[in-house]
Amino acid sequence: MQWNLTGDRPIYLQLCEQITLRLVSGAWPPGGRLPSVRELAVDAGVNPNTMQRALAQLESDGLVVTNRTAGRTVTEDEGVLAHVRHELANEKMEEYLEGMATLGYTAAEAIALLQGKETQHG
Amino acid sequence: MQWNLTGDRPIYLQLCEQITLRLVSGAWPPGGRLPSVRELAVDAGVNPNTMQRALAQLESDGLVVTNRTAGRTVTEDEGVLAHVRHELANEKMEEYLEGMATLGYTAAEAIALLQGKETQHG
Amino acid sequence: MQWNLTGDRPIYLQLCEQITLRLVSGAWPPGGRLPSVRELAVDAGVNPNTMQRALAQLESDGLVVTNRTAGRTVTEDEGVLAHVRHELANEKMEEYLEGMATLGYTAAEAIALLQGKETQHG
Amino acid sequence: MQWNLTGDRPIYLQLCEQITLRLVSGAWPPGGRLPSVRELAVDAGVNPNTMQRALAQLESDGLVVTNRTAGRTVTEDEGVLAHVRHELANEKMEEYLEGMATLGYTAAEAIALLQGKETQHG
DNA sequence: GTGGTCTAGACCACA
DNA sequence: GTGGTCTAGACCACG
Repeated sequence: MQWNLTGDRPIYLQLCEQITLRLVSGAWPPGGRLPSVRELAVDAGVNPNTMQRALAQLESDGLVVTNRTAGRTVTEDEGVLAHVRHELANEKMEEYLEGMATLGYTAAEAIALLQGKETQHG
Repeated sequence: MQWNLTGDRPIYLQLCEQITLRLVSGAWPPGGRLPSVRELAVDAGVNPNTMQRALAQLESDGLVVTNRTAGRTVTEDEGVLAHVRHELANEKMEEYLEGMATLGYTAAEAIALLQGKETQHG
Repeated sequence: MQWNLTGDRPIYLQLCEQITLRLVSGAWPPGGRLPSVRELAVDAGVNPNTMQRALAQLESDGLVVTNRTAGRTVTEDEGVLAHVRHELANEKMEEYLEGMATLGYTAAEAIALLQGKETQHG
Repeated sequence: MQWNLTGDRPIYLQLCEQITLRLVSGAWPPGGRLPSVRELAVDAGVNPNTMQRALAQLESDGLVVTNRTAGRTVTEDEGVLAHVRHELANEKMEEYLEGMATLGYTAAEAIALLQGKETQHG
């Protein structure tokens, strides 16, 4: 697993984001077992407490569930996963449209350019 | 003028990017006079040398031309401006498609979502 | 190392030219390590920033490559070196023919004179 | 007449060189009358004393002769003119060969390149 | 006034 | 130690 951690923002937030990506994209399937905090921490090269904090955040988001004795699993509630996925997608769309707007493109143009690019590759 | 400068990358590069945005989006029109190095430096809150470096870069990019003692002007070659604008737009498109891909969306889906968002607003 | 610096042109440009000469003539061999910016600056009797500027220019010309913490090396791309060498040689040829032309010599005469001089020495 | 005068060397020397060029290249023909010092000085935009000094130098070189009452004329001794012309040509040849030598070319190569350039244009 | 150059000295990231 | 960046302040040529 790839961990891209930079020192300019809280580590646990970056862990949250990157784990979330795996969850909502299905890389870690719904209902599946997560590696232990210790394993994840070693893998990411961070303190277990930091990883713990990230997972606690994800649990409060409803993306993972903690089973007292059986470790953590990805939520089976695919609605939550889909919701978060849509939220992230919306953020990216907004970001894209805003960026293109500063370049002087209307939303319609920004979309048309993507279509042109797509048909060009297809 | 808005200057967003962060300490995590060379300031002169950030100045380059933000000035480039104004140029290619037409906020500073082709052939128009630019503020002097000293004015821009004061406005951005940086050392005149740093601003000078940014402008020297833009000149080597062909976006601005310097007239020894008469200040700098935006290039009148709208082809260069358009070319850079398209390059920046392409970067944003790639970034968007890549980001959506990590969320598990195909390019076609990423485009369709934008269209849905657009019709929803329209 | 010989440094001929005059005050009538930007020092950094003169540094560029003189370093370029060493590079394309093979005095500093392809792939070889360059002295550090600070060493070169002391040697040439200029400010490190000025030498840095010259080397940055040479890097953008593709003649040298910088390895973040391991100093700079001459490019291993002998094609670039040869190309620049040919460019400089062409400049000198043009300059020679022009100078002889102002003296009233045709290009053919200017060449013949060189041949005479050569056989005279040989 | 074109006068290229820079402030980095004595003016009278630069005048000497540029007048010499006209003389040996035949632009001002042997035996011909020279403009008056005053005219030349105005034309070149220099003090008449400076022009006077230049002409005195040329006279001592034997390139011009002063006729007490009839102004100055170019020498009729074409041998002197030819000699100076050859000297200047030799200087340019030396300069060329030296320049090419610093680029790593032998004299033979330097000559061959000129021949190649010439046939290419012919 | 304009842009351009140079110096001096500081700080940073990297390894 | 390396290269890279930034600041501060000075001087120059040009018009």
